[in-house]
Amino acid sequence: MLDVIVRERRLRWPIAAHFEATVRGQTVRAVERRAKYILIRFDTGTLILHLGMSGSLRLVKLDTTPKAHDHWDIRVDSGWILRFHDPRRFGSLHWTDTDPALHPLLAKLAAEPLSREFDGEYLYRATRKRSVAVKQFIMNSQVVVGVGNIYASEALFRAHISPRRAARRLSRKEATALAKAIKDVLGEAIKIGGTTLRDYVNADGAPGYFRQKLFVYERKGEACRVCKTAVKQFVQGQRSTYWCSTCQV
DNA sequence: ATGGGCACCTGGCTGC
DNA sequence: TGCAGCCAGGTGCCCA
Repeated sequence: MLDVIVRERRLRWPIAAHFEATVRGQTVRAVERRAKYILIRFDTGTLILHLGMSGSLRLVKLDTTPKAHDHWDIRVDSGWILRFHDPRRFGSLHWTDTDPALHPLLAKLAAEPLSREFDGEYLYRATRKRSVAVKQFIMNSQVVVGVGNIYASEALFRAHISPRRAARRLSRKEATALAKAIKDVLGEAIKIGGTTLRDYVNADGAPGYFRQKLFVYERKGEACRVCKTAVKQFVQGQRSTYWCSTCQV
């Protein structure tokens, strides 16, 4: 890496003052992921980044003029710039010189949804004694990571479970169906590039096509694809929840 | 320990 | 056409 340029330090957490000096001149050794955090490993530490709701990373040519909301650049030896763009500034950038798994943002994260560890039995065990609504429960990163607002509604639809059900009211069979639904929904969505609701595009400029596969999300008032009942919407924890009152109990 | 609510931002869409 | 109001793909933190 040749250089680091920060134009806007006010992301979700301010970028540390010594950040550029710490990272400048180092060599990228590996790129990994944990939950929705991207980990870029260098010789003396790891960069932890999150894209928030509106962030994106692009490789641009060296002389590309920065646009509004292009908050930082990492200039690499190959002559390209890794550029972070984030209109809402919900993204973040951290540096750690110890094991990133121990970083406060990562230390308490639960299982990866697509891992073998996350299965029906794991979810069933986790739901015991939890009175919170199951939709909020599966969006809790201390239960399972990676389940955002769209996929929470979709997974519950596929598992035929009402989003309002108390987590502890799930049977072992339902927990198993829900764990499978979470894996299926995320796996399928990833395969076709995610869900483009408005303007999201991937690094090549292509939208995600999972929107066409949504059963309930943003379909309020439209006919359920299974039973034709009008899809309902309400708010849980300040987030919109969509569901079919006929298919989900 | 758990659950609920708030916070951080800008931009795009809706409806008057 | 202009503009106010509302809503949004996330998630950590504070408080009861």
